Amino acid sequence: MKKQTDAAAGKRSNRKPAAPAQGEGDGKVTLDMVAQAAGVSPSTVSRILNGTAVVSEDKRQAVDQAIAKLGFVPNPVARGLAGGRTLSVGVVTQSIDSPFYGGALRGIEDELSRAGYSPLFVSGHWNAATEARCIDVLRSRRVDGLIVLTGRLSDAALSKLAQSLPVVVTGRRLRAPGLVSLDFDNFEGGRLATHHLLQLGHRHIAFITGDPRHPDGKDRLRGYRAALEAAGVPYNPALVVPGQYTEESGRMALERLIDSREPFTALFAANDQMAFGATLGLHRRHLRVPEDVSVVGFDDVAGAMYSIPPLSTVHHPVYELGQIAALAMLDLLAGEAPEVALPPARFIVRESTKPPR
Amino acid sequence: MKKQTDAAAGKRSNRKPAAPAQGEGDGKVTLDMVAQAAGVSPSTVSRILNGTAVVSEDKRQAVDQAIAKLGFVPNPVARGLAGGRTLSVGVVTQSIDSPFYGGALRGIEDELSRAGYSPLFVSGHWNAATEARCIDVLRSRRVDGLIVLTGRLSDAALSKLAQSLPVVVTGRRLRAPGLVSLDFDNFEGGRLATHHLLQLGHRHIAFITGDPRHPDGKDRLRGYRAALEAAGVPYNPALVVPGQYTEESGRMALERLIDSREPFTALFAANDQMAFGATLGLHRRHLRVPEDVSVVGFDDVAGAMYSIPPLSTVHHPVYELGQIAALAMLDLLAGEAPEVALPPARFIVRESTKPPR
DNA sequence: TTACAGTGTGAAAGCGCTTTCAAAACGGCG
DNA sequence: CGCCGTTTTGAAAGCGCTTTCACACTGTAA
Repeated sequence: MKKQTDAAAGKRSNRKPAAPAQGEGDGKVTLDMVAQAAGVSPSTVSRILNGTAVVSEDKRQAVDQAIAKLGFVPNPVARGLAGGRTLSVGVVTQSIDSPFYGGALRGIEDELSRAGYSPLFVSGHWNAATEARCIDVLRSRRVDGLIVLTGRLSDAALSKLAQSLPVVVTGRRLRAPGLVSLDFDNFEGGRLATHHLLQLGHRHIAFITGDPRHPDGKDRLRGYRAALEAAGVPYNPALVVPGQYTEESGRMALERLIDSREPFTALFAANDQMAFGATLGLHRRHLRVPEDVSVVGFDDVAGAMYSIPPLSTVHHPVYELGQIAALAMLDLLAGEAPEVALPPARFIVRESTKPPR
Repeated sequence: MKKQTDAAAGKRSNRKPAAPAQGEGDGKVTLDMVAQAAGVSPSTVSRILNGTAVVSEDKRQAVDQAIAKLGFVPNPVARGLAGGRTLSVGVVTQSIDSPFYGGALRGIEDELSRAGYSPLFVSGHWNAATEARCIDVLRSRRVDGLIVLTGRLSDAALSKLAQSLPVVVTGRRLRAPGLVSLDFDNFEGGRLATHHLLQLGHRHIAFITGDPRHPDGKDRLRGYRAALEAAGVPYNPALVVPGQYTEESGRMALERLIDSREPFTALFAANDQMAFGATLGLHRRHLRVPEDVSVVGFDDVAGAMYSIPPLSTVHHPVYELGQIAALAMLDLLAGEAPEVALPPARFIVRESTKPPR
């Protein structure tokens, strides 16, 4: 039905692009109509719209009025074709419904749309090939820039990409022209969390790592070791078990830990989701948090505050991170060198930790 | 036909940099170049790309080869301008990082991208005006269709919208040309949850409602009442307290409930988030779930399975809902009448419920 | 007065594709 | 063998906007 309408309209207006009738702009108002209504040329209207050149005051007013009267809205598609700019930026995330990245997406959307840009979200599903394909799609859609949230793509691939369009990447530290990278201080976060446990008096602190391919996780582990070392507590590899950032992997890691009979009074999971899984595992073994085992997580996802007990964790300012990434992109797009400063890592004490018995 | 072509083209473009491309291969290949390389006119190439007309076998092959060799990828922006179709569909959600809608977005993205379409997500923030503005943005970006996830827009506005482009809307029941609505059976879900509690022997079942402006919540409440009635248990308004779908509102509702001194042995929250909040409230009052109070939620969000205790809840198949919405949109776009069938409501028994003491 | 930088402006040429429209090629038939 | 109804194909006209280019005009220096 849409097609019929279009076709009919098309046929009718085919030969006569210049309609003298000024009334009625059913959302189909074009720049040319504005120009005609204002008695100027389309170029002038375009110039006013984009601020590309100085225009005399009277024409500017005439055009502004015509725009207001006709309710003209520039067509971004045509703009994209003609000018090469689409006012859209591609955002590569891993999973659009991740409790963790969700906040970042919101931050990005908020800042971008404030500036008139639209985000184009795609999910890479933690897979370099999928990610590459997504990026192809985004490029074919002529996005003006690319924000990559902790992908699996190699640094080299990203740097190469940055040669053809501005790129902002999170979760890694990387220097390249046209590219800005934002990395949260995972090391410090890991240190802080461990330090908190240490300070409460814990000496046997287990650690559930994240996916080893994930650089974040390594830094968190380094932070854990650094804190241990600073406190003079020997690092015990038997207390470090691998996880994969999912609740289930956290639960299983906990099982393994307990089955190993290696004693521990506290547990640090490399992210909140695993902390939840581990807490459930503890619950099943009739171990109480924090009475029997203290638990800390990492990220401070939305649910952390309402888990039972509320989870002490490292606050990862994802929303702000999204905002900062978007702002940096906007700077890049404007040809300015963005200066980025991430909020520092902060540990949030809630109720999942207490001194060992 | 068309879809296959697109998909094939996409795959082909996966080629690696080391291409002996003459024309600087970097995605700057145009349809005209393909036409020239294949020795045919641009119109013919376009026709092959879109399956718009029959083309002789030899030309088709020549063109296919040229496309492969040059690594040509059609420019959706130009396509959008020229043909009116952008192969993108707008998705209006309320909050892109909602644990609940996230799954739906994923379902939509998966199905849409499988067909070569791209979703354009925007957040309405539970605000009709914002939503309307978002829709304007989407329309100006010339999306081919619109998927609206439970918005605040009036039915009338939606119906009007559907006159100019295909619309799929969830969370309400609405009949209009060019519009398909998908509604999960919230009534049945509410009934099921209540029935479960009733069957365990509970007779004093509190209910925390959702935002009253939200139709879902009303249906869930109706289900609750229907189940009560069927069991011959009188409806007690004092046991029904308002919430707003957030954890915090659930916690506060629980406080109010307890302060009212109206006795209850079970609690049904209109969504999981409020159930989590209420559970925390119970925890703070030293009431155990499920020993002292049974709790059930609604939605079965990702965290429900790993909460303490794992939450018994009504499974809301959001991912499937997203898929179905996308598929319906694809049908609409193809000019076919979609037939939609949502999976039925299902109650998931986990560990937050048991018979009253 | 002629000459010469500036300005503000309009005409026109695209951007890469779709879609008429009409001409060309093909068959079939009398 | 010519005529006519069918396909197949190419030329060309846009889609709505940006941007180059050159043309008025100023105003000022010579």
